[in-house]
Amino acid sequence: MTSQNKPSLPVIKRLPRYYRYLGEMEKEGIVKVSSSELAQVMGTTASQVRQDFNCFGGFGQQGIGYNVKLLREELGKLIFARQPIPTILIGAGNLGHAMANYLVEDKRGFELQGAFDVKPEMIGLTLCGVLIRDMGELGAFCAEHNPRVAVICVPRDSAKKVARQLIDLGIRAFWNFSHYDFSIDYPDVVVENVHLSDSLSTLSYEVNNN
Amino acid sequence: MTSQNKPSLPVIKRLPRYYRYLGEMEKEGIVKVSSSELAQVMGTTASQVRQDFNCFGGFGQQGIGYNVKLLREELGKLIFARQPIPTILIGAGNLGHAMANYLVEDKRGFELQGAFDVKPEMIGLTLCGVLIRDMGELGAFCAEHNPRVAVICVPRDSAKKVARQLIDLGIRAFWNFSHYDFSIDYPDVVVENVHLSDSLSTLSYEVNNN
DNA sequence: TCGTCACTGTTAATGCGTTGACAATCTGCC
DNA sequence: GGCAGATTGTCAACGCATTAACAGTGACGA
Repeated sequence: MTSQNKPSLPVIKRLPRYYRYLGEMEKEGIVKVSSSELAQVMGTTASQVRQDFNCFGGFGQQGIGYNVKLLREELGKLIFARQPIPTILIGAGNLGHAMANYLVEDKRGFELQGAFDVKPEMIGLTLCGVLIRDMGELGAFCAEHNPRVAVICVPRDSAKKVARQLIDLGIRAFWNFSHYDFSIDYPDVVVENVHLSDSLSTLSYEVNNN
Repeated sequence: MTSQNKPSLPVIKRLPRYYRYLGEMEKEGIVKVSSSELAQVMGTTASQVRQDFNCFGGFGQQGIGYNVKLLREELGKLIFARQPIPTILIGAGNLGHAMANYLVEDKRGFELQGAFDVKPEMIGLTLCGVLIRDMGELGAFCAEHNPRVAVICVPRDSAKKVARQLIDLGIRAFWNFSHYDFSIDYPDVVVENVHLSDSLSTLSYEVNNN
């Protein structure tokens, strides 16, 4: 029950996976789980599982294990805010469409408020239930709706300019698919980077060297 | 010039970024770069840069630095095969469409041969220049074209079955967007995982705890 | 030709995440 | 009520990645 030191990034990155596996277990009607059972599905050690949960104060019962439902609830409280985070999408191309799907699926985490693009032929269409607006309307929209997260699905060249604009409008968290590195200009913003082309290159390397 | 021990995963994951930044430098006409300059754009230390390149034998000249063009070529040789890797896409939904774009953009690394889906309304359409085929044709197609990489853009439930099928057809490398964990059933295949929903959850956590 | 400067290659030190070990604690049975 | 078995919480040991330090080497100028 004692709370520990701040969780490190590797721990945080594992939380969603714990949450996911616990969800599956709950669906299967499993009530109780031990650290070693969790370790097995996670592909790690029981020690790490216990260490991880201990960062947040330890949700288990000695001699017994962890209650699946309770543990999942606790992790959910850590991961999700009370209300879904109001979010906008910048760049409604193919990638933007796909990512909008992930956003609206994640009902507890995020709420897609609007989408923006520069291409005239996109404006006015809807995307996962929200209107695609012209980038020119971004300022007014943010003033009215106060989004807290922006998803960046624009090419690299426009990314820097768009980033500046969004920061100026008060957004401090980004799901970033561009190659623009936020941390250089804005060290304090929260950024989750997904570099798909780098991921592909890594795969290419591994295929070549195996 | 001496070749060193095998590069670790963190090193490999940095290679695409080096390659990318060197490409930008080359485009700007920069001829020579030092480890400390590279460290700055990479957001790391000069020591790490030199250490990284040393895994592969050190591409620099003592007293001088690194030749941008040469270094990029050497990294290119490490990352890419002589011929683009023949690749198929499984699941031609929104995500599949977006990822097909990344594939065909990466001309040196991959060559998209075909796409497959189960939905009848998708069959016969084209995607980045290739035909979308019925999953039933997968076996015959692989026998004829011998793809070496598969991109998995199907829902989790189908992922396990599809994985089995592809493994049986001789494919040993995957760009995996599903939550199915290849490493459990097939420890020896090459898998580059991209877990977008986990990435979103991580972002949610960070927004909540900052 | 020699010395200085710049910068890499390489080895050593540091730090952090993972793994191992053990004490503490709960359940259930005798 | 006490003991055996199971399992967590926690502290220590280990290993690996990052960082630091320094020797080695080439270019350039006096």
